[in-house]
Amino acid sequence: MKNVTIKDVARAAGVSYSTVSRALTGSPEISEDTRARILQICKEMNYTTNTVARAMVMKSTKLLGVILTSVNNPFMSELAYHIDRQARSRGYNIILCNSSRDVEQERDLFELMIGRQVDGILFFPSGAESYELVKPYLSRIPTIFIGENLREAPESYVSVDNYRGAQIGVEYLYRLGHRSILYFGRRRGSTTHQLRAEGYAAACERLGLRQQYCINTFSASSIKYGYQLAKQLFSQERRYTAIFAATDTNALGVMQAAEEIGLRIPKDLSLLGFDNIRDSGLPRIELTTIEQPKKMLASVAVDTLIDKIQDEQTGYSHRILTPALIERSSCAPV
Amino acid sequence: MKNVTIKDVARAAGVSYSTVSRALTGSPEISEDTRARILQICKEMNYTTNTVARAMVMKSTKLLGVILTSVNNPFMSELAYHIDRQARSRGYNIILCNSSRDVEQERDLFELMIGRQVDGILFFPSGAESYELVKPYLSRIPTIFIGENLREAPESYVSVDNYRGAQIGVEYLYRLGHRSILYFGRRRGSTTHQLRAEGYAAACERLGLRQQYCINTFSASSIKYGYQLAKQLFSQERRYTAIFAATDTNALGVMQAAEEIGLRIPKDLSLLGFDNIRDSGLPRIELTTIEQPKKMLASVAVDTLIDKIQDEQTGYSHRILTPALIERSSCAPV
DNA sequence: TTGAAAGCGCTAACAA
DNA sequence: TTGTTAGCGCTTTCAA
Repeated sequence: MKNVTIKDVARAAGVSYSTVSRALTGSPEISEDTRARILQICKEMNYTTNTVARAMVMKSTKLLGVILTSVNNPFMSELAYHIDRQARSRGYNIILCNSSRDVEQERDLFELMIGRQVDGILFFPSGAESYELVKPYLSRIPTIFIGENLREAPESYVSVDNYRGAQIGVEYLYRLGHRSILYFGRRRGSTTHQLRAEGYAAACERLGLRQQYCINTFSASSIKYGYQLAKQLFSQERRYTAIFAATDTNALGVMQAAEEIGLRIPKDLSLLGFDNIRDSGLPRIELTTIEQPKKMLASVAVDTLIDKIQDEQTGYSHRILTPALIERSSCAPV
Repeated sequence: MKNVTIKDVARAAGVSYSTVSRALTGSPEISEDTRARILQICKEMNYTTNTVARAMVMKSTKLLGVILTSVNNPFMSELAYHIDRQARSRGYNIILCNSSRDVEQERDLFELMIGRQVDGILFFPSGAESYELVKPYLSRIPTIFIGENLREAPESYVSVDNYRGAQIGVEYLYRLGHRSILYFGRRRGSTTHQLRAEGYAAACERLGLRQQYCINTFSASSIKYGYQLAKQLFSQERRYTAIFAATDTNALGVMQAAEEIGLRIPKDLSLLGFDNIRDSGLPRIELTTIEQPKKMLASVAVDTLIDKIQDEQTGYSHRILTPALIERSSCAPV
């Protein structure tokens, strides 16, 4: 299983091995004849450039580290897919790791990625506290935060305008005639959630709506937690005609709980999500939601990171994409 | 952003750099004092071993190449998650690439992975023809096929017993009283599909059931294609009380089409899937299905691959896992 | 127990 | 246009 090296090719071609290197790297200081001849021999011998050795001297692996909480999450798997596509089209590959929402692991993974000499890191932090933990590494490796808004932190990130997205949601429900909208699943420790809640609050204020919250006391958003929360919520008197869920997974939990007690969506209650994960578009679910443009998020993140790597920029950039309303059938006029 | 090297540490410690290497690799030929002292200095200087350089001399990158058709597919994203976890627990990381069901890309990706000197490849082929295309590479790099059954090919793979799974499904529907079961979404060019269809046929034969098929003429299985197929199917007379879909995504398409024409599942029609992707467990969907044990599939695949790498085995192994019925609420007694 | 030196496969500066 | 050589950061053999 030993691979053919540049030396083997040189020997076969009867040239020095630097000449082979020149043929391979597209250097101009070589005659077209020899280049063609050498390339031909490479093909015959099944030569494949050893990227590891090249990385060693070029001081660039053309590898991007991607740290997610979990690809086994419809939002991030979509992100991961587009990150790979975009990175590959730019000549990079990705090393993918899941932090499983464990900040200790996030730190370890930064260490690991640095050891692996990745050219840069795309980091989807599990929460607001992640930033402090990985801070020491940010001066050692170009890093782009993705998904999570770091507010005023002097680090590059790309995220969605969560504040604006929440406003769009409230305005939409308002137009449908809803005057009593409950915000469901607000969670501590996540700037994303914080901004969405603020957007909801601001819109309510402007529209003269009373604010109502159902706080998520769990450490993450998931269907299960959303369901448990909703179960409890539905055991109390309802003073709202619509629920605006902080995430689609929360909304799915609400849907499940509603199902159980025979509460019909959207007839008895309108339900609006946030994220537009693929589950939301499924038949029977058809959740109306605020979309995070995942493909765009991915490609902007990759491009920003590669720019940062190549320009060796020292500054930072905040790229905030605008979310859009996706109308399906979980919201109805009052 | 220049990283601290072993030489920097050696200088700071006043030893030769081979001594530092010994301290780091856990070599026994070094005194405990110096080891402790050097490790301490490494920590102070934020030294991180350059894995690329190490890989160069060790001739092992501790990297596994993972080639999937698309992580943006609930089945594979779950697989990818568990592959990462298992690989990491064994000291490996993964380079993830999506082939987008393009056999040309599959070939390119093998080339790429070999160039990157990954220690082995986990390959989820897009179809039966993939095997022929990547065959030339199999002698150059340890490879495990995952998901797709290669039948009698002398290559290692891990998959689920699709034949048995289909039988389990038919038997279950039979027990529910169904005597007229349509097999939906059978597709050419995939051994997986072939085996499932064979299992269905065998079970029907044994139970004295008439076989009915709805063939998938598209190149892949998806909700959309399933929906289109079902639309057409439902425009004809129904001579079955249950549909056994070749994949959950197909079943979801059937569900959507049924929804549209007011056909109630499971009241008017029982629906059984195959795969148990996460969508199937969602509220309102609750699809009864045959589960592919994804976590097991992932860990067995990783373990088999690593064994193959470390033992430099020349043989091959076929690992076939048994699927299980997951009862939810899309099937009812006749 | 430690140091010196070779070498992994490649690129690039310098010489011819 | 081509060849020679140094060196990327590390592990490991051989010598001290």
